Amino acid sequence: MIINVDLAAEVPIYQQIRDQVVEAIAHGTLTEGSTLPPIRTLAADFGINFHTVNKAYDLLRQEGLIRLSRKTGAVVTAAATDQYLPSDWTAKARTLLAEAVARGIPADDVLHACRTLLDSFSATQQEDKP
Amino acid sequence: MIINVDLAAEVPIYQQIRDQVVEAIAHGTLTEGSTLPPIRTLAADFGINFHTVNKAYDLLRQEGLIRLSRKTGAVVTAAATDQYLPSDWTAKARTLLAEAVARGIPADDVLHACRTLLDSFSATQQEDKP
DNA sequence: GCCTTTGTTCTATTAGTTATAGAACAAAGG
DNA sequence: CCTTTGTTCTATAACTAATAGAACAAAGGC
Repeated sequence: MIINVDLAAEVPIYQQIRDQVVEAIAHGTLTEGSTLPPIRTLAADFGINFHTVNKAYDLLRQEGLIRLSRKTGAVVTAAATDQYLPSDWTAKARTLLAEAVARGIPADDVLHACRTLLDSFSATQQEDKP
Repeated sequence: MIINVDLAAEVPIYQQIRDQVVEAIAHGTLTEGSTLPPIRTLAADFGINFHTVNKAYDLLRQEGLIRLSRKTGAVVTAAATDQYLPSDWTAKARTLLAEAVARGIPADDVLHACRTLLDSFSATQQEDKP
């Protein structure tokens, strides 16, 4: 999988790594059983400290998206764990959607943008099942 | 308008204030010309420092949602300023939607949650126009 | 059994953010 | 003239982000 880190961005590096793994799982680039690179390897690739990568992986572990073990490394766990959206997700979504509406974007356009993004996840899975 | 601040939350106080003003604008509780309380008043109401409120108002000003002037105070500016969603909005939305999908929530359910939230903004405007 | 690979834990430091505090300034209006 | 309001300045304490280095612990390969 391809991860890009922008050292100059306002978003913390560990958050960028976490976000891109989440997006890769949603997109199907990473599926259950996929392994992530060792923290030291990924850190070396980006020229960052391995503690920063470790923080990202630890976050993903807390969220239940990956499983960590020595030697096995970081392995993506099952997808279908949650049944409902957690309340803090809804709160974040409310704020984000409100941002768009407050700027004068019609609700239909905002919803369409969401649909397009959601479609982009399931559009081109890396494994086809015909 | 009603603003609530949770001092124990992980979200910074100035961000909470900013978010709630954005949501109030999206909801129609605050419309063009509405005035926000003076920073010192709002700070006293919450028992926080006025610099914290000032930071929230300054953020809103940078986003073009309110206009600040001495004596006039903070006034909500026009809504329909932007025509398109900025790219960083889309990036944030992509991450948030991916979070839900990665947890195994079906895309349809996620989209429905977005629709429900968007509906809640325009549902009960404070001014009806029959 | 030894060694390598891997995540884990510890302390430490630097830079930046968040929130508080107090003081003073500046403009607009009654 | 004075009050109200946002603006700017310095300062401080607590927390976060990122770096750094060292050491530990378990799992697997040879």
